[in-house]
Amino acid sequence: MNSDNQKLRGMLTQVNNNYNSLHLQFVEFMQQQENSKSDRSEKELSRTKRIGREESPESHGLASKKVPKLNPYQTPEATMRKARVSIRAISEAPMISDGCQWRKYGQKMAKGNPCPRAYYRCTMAVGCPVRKQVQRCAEDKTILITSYEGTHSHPLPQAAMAMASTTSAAANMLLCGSTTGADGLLNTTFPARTILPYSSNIATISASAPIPTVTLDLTQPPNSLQQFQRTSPAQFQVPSPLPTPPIAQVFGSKFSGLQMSQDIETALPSQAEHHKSFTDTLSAATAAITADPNFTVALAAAITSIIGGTHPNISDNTTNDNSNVNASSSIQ
DNA sequence: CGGGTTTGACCAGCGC
DNA sequence: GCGCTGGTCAAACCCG
Repeated sequence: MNSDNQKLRGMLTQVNNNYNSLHLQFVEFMQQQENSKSDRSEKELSRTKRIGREESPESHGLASKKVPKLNPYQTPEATMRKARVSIRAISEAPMISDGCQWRKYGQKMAKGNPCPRAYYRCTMAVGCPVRKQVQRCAEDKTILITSYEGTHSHPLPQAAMAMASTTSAAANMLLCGSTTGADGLLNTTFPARTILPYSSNIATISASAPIPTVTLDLTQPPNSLQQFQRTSPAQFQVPSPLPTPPIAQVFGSKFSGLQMSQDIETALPSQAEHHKSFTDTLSAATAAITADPNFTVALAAAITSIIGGTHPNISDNTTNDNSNVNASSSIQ
């Protein structure tokens, strides 16, 4: 077990380091693309302007209508608002418990869905920009779809860390490539809807939506690898006859980055070398995980212990935090 | 009485 | 330009 833990930590550290490196390179790449574009989409500007208005702390609750104009690009929070993390989970409860305090501020009937969509604000701190939408799936009312926007501007309780880390990491993963807007590079470099490997279809990206969205589908059985292989045969596949272990959820967000890197690789060969080591590392890690059930169990136990403990130090970066491991179990 | 919920109104974006 | 839709506001209401 100790050796497994050491093996795990070493591997995750390496993966994380490579991911951070890749992330920086990817952001640089995106910034280059951004600079090459002479003008920004007018629609995107107007959309974010509206979001900026609503994001004012003064707009919280029953506060004054008077809202100062904010530059939507001046704060990380504002940028983060452009991404949405959607979680599909089977739940009979009207709202999944994610450890945060929410205040309902609206409800609307959405087109094509008999179930109303509820809007919530985080009330754990005044001015926290995080909002979420809760709606039941029209096809299967046992499925609760919860969408998160923004990042918390306050410390989170332990119970909320898993979900927050998941949404933050997923949003950040997505946003690191969305600076050009949903109609920009993403749609040309990446598939409009990318099914992520290693995740049992748990995580998907919809970059074609008005707001780029990461969907973490926790309603799928863990052995739906075949579906992935069918839907995206040309993409990197797990070389394992074993059903994808639940632990794959741990890497849902990180492996999304892998997906991006591989798409970049095809679209931009000059960048390929920069991502190759990361891909190789992940490939090795995945092979180990999927080929060795014992290691999978050890990995799950180790990460669970890390999350459950006080040292989520696999990564000290919140946005790259692997502590989203418990996100699925905590809300099921 | 304070805080949360409900619900109709309002606003902005988008498609036709 | 107009209507539809999504998202938010805020007064009224409810509850502990």
